[in-house]
Amino acid sequence: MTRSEENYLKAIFHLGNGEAGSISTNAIAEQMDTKPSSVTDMAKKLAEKGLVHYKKYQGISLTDTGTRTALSIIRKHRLWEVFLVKKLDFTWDEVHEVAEQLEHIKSEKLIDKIDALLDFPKYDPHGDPIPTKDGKFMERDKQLLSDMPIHAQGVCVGVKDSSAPFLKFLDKNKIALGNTIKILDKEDFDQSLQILMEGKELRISHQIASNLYVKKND
Amino acid sequence: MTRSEENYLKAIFHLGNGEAGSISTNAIAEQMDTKPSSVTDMAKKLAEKGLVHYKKYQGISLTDTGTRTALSIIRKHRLWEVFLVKKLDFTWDEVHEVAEQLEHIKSEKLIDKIDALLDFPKYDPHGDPIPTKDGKFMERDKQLLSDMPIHAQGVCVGVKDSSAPFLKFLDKNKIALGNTIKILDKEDFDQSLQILMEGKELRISHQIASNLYVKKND
DNA sequence: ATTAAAATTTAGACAAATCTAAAAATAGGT
DNA sequence: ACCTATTTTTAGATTTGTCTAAATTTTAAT
Repeated sequence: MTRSEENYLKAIFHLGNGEAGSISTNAIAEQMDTKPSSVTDMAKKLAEKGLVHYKKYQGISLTDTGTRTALSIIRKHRLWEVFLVKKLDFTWDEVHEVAEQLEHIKSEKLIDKIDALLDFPKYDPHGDPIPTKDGKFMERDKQLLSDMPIHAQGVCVGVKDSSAPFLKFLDKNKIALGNTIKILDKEDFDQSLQILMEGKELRISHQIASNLYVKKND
Repeated sequence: MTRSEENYLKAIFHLGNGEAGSISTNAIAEQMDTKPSSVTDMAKKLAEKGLVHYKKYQGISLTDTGTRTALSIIRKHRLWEVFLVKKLDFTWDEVHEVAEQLEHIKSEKLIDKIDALLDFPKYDPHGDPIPTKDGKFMERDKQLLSDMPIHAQGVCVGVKDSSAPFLKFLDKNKIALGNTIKILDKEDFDQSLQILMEGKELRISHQIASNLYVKKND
């Protein structure tokens, strides 16, 4: 497994949202910031190795082996992210870039020991679930804050957009995972929300609300 | 800096023992398990980048920049080794392979945080000194056990051979860094030594003694 | 059913890092 | 100083992952 192959598998997995379904060459190219022709080349190589299903003009999808491999890389990525935040005091907007490198380290013992050191965390710093060793997933029962009804309340459990600018914005506004949140009012005009977060009132735009996941307290 | 470039710099540094002096193409090829022609190619590339001095048929030596770069990689390698042993309970014969990968992770913040987490260690698990951020070295005042006179005593501070088989042998015989050691007798015939280590007497071969460093208690 | 637009693949090229085989330079022994 | 053995370099090929530009296939609209 080369680093590049691993990155393709990861990209295909993410584009497929974990589900089956065929992913287009173009989508992969865009996600990976490369050209469609490069994707075609790699598709052939990965198909050769039994990691993806590929038929000309029909898109690409992961085989079982491919899915398992993708999950093990995602597992490593997310465990390293937790490590960076919990043990080395990285902020949650800093971890992605470094984890992109660390996820390719080849040592099963290493990642198992990191897992144990962190006490087997279930979620990464952005609220995304960490696959188990055997590729099991525990997606949280969550919904976008923007989809919740007025007066609903819950706990902030994840972000949809995990880009550094968005995460920095959340930090600046003291919005963190684990915070309780209650929708006080919804503005029809711009769909901005008046919310109560950890006892303080603030107004957030629809753009923000549609990138924040909340676990409903039903 | 590609990974391969970094590996060449490291190899050149090690072969030069940290000192100046020109290293031969052949020596580098052997150390890196590659061919002399590949070394020549890389020598040109590294010279182009100002990392080594290179004149055809005259051998290769590191420039100041090259030395600094090599030291920063060695620093990362050794800090990761300490991390693996101290925080993840790796044994000292297991760390090298993984550290070979981790040393190439590009993040100054990461290695500084690891350094701090480990409380700024001065030596790695094999007793080799960890360069400081600005490339300073503190080589310990040590000598080979085999070079010490009879009745001398000291503390075991390092190994010359850090191959897995040798390290496993030491483990099995409960020889560890930090142990006090005293030479009770030297056998003229095979130059084996009768030693007192942490209260227990044992006999070790010349081969072993010539791969163990001891700090003299003069 | 046709056709234009979009997506995808092919063909050919390139850079990095390596190799083999052959050529060139150096070093050592007499 | 010469010759030979060793070391080093060159030349040309290979692999991996990428690219551009051109060709092909699919899609979607009329």
